[in-house]
Amino acid sequence: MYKILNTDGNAKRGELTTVHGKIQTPVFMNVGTAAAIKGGVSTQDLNGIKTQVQLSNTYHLHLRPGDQVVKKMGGLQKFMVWDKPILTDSGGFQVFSLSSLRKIKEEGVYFSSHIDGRKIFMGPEESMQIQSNLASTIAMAFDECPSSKADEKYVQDSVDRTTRWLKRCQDEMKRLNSLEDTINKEQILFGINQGAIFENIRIEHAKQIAELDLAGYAIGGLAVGETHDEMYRILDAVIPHLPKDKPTYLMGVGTPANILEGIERGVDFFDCVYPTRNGRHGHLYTNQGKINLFNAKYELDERPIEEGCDCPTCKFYSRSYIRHLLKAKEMLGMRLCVLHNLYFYNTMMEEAREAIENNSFAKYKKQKLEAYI
RNA sequence: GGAUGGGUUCCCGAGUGGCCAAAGGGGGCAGACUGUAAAUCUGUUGACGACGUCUUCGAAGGUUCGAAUCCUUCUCCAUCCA
Repeated sequence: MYKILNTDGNAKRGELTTVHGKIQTPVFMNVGTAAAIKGGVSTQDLNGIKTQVQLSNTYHLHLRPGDQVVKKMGGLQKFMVWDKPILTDSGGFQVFSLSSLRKIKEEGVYFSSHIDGRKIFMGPEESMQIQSNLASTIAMAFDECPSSKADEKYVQDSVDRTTRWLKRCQDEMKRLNSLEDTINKEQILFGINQGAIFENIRIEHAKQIAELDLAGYAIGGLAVGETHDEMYRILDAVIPHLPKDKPTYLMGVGTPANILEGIERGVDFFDCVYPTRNGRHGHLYTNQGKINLFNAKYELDERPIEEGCDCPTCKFYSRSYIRHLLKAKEMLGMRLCVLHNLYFYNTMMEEAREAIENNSFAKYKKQKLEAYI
């Protein structure tokens, strides 16, 4: 299913074959948490900005519209009108990000819905059931993402539980994939390495989950408050202990610099809300660094966001016009910014793949990062 | 012509003797955001030779140790009556 096409140092140029098509890695997955890229971007738009994979969320879709609705509508792909791969996050991250609304137990997590406050329970089996109903291409294991500030004892206990949960996820997926009315019987599972910033816990956990023969291995719990150096140190420590013949996924990361550092260390998959959220907030990625279109200096700037950019936004519109749209809170402003940022990220991944093929990744990275230091 | 209410910092609007360069909102300016409770949140927004000084609350006078706040006149606006 996954094969490495070539390598350049530790950087890998890979290809993951799924029921919904091939994914060229390294890849940046475009985040559409609630089955839509925020900012008014449609699945039709994604075809014009080099999107390979969309990411949606178990927790959000379970609450609304409800995974049963999505199942009755034929699964996420049909629902969204998107025939390429979709990765669904397990809801585990919400245990962390909605920390004020939950209680963690061995069986799973008790949440309070952020929509109406009602109590909901989600454990490994529930998460797998929901993801099976959503019929995504890749399901993520249900994990706990401990805070980067949690103490070692807490992190060790949490990681041990996450390992037990992972085995339950694996069993449940096997069962679900064998059921008659399952939409995607070839759904695959990625496990998630945790351990905060404790190298010993991370490495031990990586070894344990490496034995489970999963379709892919994610590194979670990074970019949650620790420094970049700590994050890179953990990647250096963990990646050698993950299976070489499986794709690696660095969850929730990150800035262009974070991603290039990850690729250099052998990461295949990335996702991050930055290009979409920053786009909505008027922060645009360019090869000269990030710019904030709200700044007064762009009021009369006739240039596109980035000169020479082939994205649907830069082909037509000036910084001045987009700034006006953003300030006037016109929907089009956010949409144009999100399209540009996703195009920037997706193009960067394309360039990175080419660079690895040409054995020039180090040079590419250095040149790309000059604007982001 | 008469009656009443009102004119506050870029805008709206609170404030009725000192704690007022003046609440709050908007707008402006800037910052944050890493598996999205995020079209959100934070800071700042009179002028300087800046822990101090100076100029501001329609205008001009006055009362007071002290006025955006009290008094007088003027002026403008709104509504109502002729």
